[in-house]
Amino acid sequence: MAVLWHCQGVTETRTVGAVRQGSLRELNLAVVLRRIADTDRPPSRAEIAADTGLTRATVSAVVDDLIAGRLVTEADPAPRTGAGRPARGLLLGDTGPAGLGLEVNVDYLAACVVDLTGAVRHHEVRRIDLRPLSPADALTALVALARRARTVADDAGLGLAGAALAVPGLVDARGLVRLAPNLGWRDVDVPALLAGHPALTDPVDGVPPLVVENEANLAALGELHARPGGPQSFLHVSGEIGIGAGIVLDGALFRGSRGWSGELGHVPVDPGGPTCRCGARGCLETYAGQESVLAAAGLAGADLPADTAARRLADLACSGDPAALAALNAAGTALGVAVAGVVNLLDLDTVVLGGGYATLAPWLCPPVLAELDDRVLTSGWSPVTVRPAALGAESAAVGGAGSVVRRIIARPSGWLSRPQ
Amino acid sequence: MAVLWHCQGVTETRTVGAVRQGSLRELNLAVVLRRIADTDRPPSRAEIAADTGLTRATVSAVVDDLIAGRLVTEADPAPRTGAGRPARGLLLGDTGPAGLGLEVNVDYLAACVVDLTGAVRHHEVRRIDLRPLSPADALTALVALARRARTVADDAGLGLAGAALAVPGLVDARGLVRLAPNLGWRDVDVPALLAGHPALTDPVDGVPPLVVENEANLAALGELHARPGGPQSFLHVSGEIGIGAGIVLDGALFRGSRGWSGELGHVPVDPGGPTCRCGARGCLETYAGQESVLAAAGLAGADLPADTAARRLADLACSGDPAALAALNAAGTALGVAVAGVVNLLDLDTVVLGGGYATLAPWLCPPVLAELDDRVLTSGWSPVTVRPAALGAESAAVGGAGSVVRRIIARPSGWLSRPQ
DNA sequence: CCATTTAATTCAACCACTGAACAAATTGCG
DNA sequence: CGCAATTTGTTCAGTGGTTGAATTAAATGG
Repeated sequence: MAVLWHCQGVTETRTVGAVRQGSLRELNLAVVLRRIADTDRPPSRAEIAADTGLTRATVSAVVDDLIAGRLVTEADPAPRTGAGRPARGLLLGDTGPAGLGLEVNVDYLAACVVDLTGAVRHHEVRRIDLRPLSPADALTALVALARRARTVADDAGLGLAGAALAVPGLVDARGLVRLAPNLGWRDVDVPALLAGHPALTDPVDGVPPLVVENEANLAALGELHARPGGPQSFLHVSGEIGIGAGIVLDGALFRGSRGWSGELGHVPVDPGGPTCRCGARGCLETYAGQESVLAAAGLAGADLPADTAARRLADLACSGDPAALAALNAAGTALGVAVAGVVNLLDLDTVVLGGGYATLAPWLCPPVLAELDDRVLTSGWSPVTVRPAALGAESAAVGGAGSVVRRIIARPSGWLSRPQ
Repeated sequence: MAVLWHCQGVTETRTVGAVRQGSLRELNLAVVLRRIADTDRPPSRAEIAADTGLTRATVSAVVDDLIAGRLVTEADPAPRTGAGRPARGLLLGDTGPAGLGLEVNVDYLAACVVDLTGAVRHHEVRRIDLRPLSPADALTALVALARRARTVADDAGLGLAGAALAVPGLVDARGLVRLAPNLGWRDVDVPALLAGHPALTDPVDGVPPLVVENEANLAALGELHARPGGPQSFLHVSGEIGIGAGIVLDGALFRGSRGWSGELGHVPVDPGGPTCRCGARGCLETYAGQESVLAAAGLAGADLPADTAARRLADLACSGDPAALAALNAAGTALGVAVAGVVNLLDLDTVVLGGGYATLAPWLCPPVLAELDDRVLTSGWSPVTVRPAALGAESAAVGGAGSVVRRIIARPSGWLSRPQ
């Protein structure tokens, strides 16, 4: 009897590169570690073998390597189940590698350390208006936070395996900040400016690569990180002074061909609308950007830090202020129009409101949902979920640190073969 | 000396599944075959070894397998270069597997056969108005084309390794056509209806899986296929009665979480615009869909087949007809607004106009480019290219057949281990 | 005609997985 | 309590496939 397949066969699976002898172990280390990471209940070696199709012998050997590298530990209490020798559960180690997350934003600096289990082991935010500072001075101030984070990691026996720096702007593949309008940065070579600071360049174990990335992108990863069992594909909208979006597909960040994806703020909402500071007319930012919403709510000219502005608006809306409510409704509608376009195009089923929008979600969600309901072609089959972000301002730093950790889980051989 | 890395380190590479002993050869077959496919000049074994990092011994062994499976042949004339034993160039075989591409559209059926080299070995289009036919009758008519295609493939010594069917509508993961408005189909179970037709179910070599896919998606793959050296990430817009888009990222189709990505026609262009048949207001389709453009050009009510309509409009525009020119300009502007949103979001650098838009590209490109120039934030750094599609109406069928072939190149072990 | 050069193959060694047998640790039943 | 049953984890010979060096093949050039 012939059988037809109707799987998603058009998108082929892609192999990475040449597969050498040792790649076999390298790949299986990743397979087993991912299996350990992707679960609540610590799996046994036998369970992993059954799930992955590897032999128990192979799994044992691989697990030995992972334990030796402190990526995995055995759970102390054996979970009592039935007959037979009790299984020894396997857990991600919390004394092995960790990721350093850094953030430079308009009115604060942040640093955090996330271990392999995803736990935030250290977190520091320093409120400071960065706009008057030069990029070099701003980064020097950041290095102080990074140094403290490293001390904490060292004391806890953690090895920093890498760092990710979030910047509110366009970052190219080499770490150059092409444009960060709200910081007043243009063509800032962050890696070069940081090169002199040993806290970021002379690591304990091997060389920690520093990745510079757009803040909205890392914030989206932070959301992924904060909800381990949550959806693996979603749009994360960061409502700050500008509006950025991080696109997460199958648990990975989508960066576009040059890493400049996610400029949701300049998606056209009404081609004949007001002129945006980008020069075009009717961009989403002119309707739902912080300035416009504040102005519509009667708070024009109040030069508030991003999070305070959202808080103020929320307070006004709570007290029933009509201008604030109308402003939020209009912003939500515009946001809904833009997001509807995205959802029609990318077929996502979850939208996360982050940054300042998280605070304002109670008032933004209804109009956004209403527009999605009207405008998304497939909303009849499966509705789109809109919800506030799980993390607040720390999202980008946590997401950055988490991305380092996720990279280790995806390719543990790099950590295991580090120059001890 | 410490070195900083600024690579795109946030998106981790993902391993597919467990790696067994035999997977090693399986993966290297793919690596070598892809290296052979991705080049103009036939590479030698030594060259492949140097490029991939594999040993010459391994490459030889792998190539032997590929030649035995007729996936690769040795080039007859040795390209004379310098001293030393001349290299034997390796080419994709043209007597091995092939892909069958099928298409059901509003006013035609199509079938084609593409071999491993990408050559279109057979192509047939049958003009027929499908709207009055039931889905079962339409598919029966299609099977006649499929059978002829199979005969041609058999006579040429090709083995059909799979088939892809393009349908102008939403297709779910199981091959169910949820909605094809212009065909009048709803919840049509294509695989079930085809199950009785041996031409598609009883293949020569093994079982050919049939993949059902949205027409715009396969048309986008057709463009990828028609330009081997071209960009690997682009947006392909299909202007038919509706407007669909196929998103190709890194040479692979992006299908969204349920395979319903690319509904560009219902991206909002002006939230207060005319009501669309989807119920929302101001969808792109109400500005740049075939009906609206024809109406604006003074051809309302002319119930023309899709390609004739575009031809008629192009003729009018050529002759300087002011209504037609104005209609095309307005459509191009609306298209530009919608596409600008996409480009801002996904950071693509190439937009391909396909379907009826290909014919109309001379008039559509200027307004589209103008909008992109104004509205794309990064257009200052790197401009967006807009160009007509390389293939015409055959695009989807060729793209479907090509996707089968690409899948074989991505995972040749499936073909090599077929039940001979 | 022979040294030189590059391509491809052969072959012993080796690495990592495989499968089966075995040891370990617990439950359950008589 | 003792023993069979059960499940986990390890050991070990066997094997597939890559590795690296040596060898053969096939050309150019002086």
